[in-house]
Amino acid sequence: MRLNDLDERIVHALAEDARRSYADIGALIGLSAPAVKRRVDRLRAEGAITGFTVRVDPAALGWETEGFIEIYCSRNTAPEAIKRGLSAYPEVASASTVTGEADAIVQVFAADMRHFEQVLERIAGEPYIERTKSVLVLSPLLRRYTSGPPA
Amino acid sequence: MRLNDLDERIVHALAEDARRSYADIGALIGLSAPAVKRRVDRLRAEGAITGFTVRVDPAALGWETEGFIEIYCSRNTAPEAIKRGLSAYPEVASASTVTGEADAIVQVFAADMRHFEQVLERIAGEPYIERTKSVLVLSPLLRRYTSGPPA
DNA sequence: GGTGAAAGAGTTGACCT
DNA sequence: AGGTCAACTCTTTCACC
Repeated sequence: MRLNDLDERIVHALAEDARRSYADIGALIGLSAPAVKRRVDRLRAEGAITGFTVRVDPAALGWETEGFIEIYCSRNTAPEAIKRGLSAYPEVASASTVTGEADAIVQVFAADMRHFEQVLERIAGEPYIERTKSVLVLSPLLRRYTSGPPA
Repeated sequence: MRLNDLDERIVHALAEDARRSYADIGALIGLSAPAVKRRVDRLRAEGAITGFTVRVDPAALGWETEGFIEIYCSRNTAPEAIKRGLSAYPEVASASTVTGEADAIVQVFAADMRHFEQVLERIAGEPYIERTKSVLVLSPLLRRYTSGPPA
């Protein structure tokens, strides 16, 4: 399925502010409010838009420390096992299996360094994980879309 | 600043579906609609909630290829310069400066491998970038909150 | 933090271009 | 496929308790 220019501009407008009214979006891109709604409904039905979510400031929520953990698994570890294992940690914001030396990259938010270290140790202790390598985020420069299911 | 339990539950409810009405959220957590609104307003004023955004399915939008690019900058490159440089690429979903060998980690969505390669080459060609190292995402396992400014 | 009413926005359907 | 209109519903918002 291919989106046309209007669809992309609607998604972009919603990415900036998902609470914009259809009339507002219509004014931005040159459509009427009902036309915008019809397209948004179609995008949701097709699965291009999977939902609406809130954008939070991790620091304001008390999550001051962010980092990426590369995990190296033992042989024959299924992606599903990694997913199940990591889902248990509320500190894990995202995780993906990747090419290269590491098996997966995990994004973690923790309250502070102590907390981050604890999470790292607990993750590193998972039975299917052989070793980890982590970097801390110094400053987030840019963040745009959110993707995927709420999981 | 510390959020109490009610605030956390409100943020959680909004993270699942940012279009829930205040009345719905109130029913979930045991408050009236205006009480929920007052808390959400306060959370926004305090900066804990920085906005609302849409959750998209990259594949449905035609962004089938995802990857992380570590960038290694020349000496004395300001984070602001990196941010300005990367903002120009619509393919860049997020970017953060990090500790460790690399200076920043950049998350990129591209239509396909060809496209990803082009983006990688163009980013690697930025004057302040010395070299890059990239990994491709095989499968996204988990994705939760969105954080930070729309930028 | 609750209540209730006024104002605004979203939704829906019919019909037209 | 989009525009317009109108009627309806729901949410938001504000003053007040």
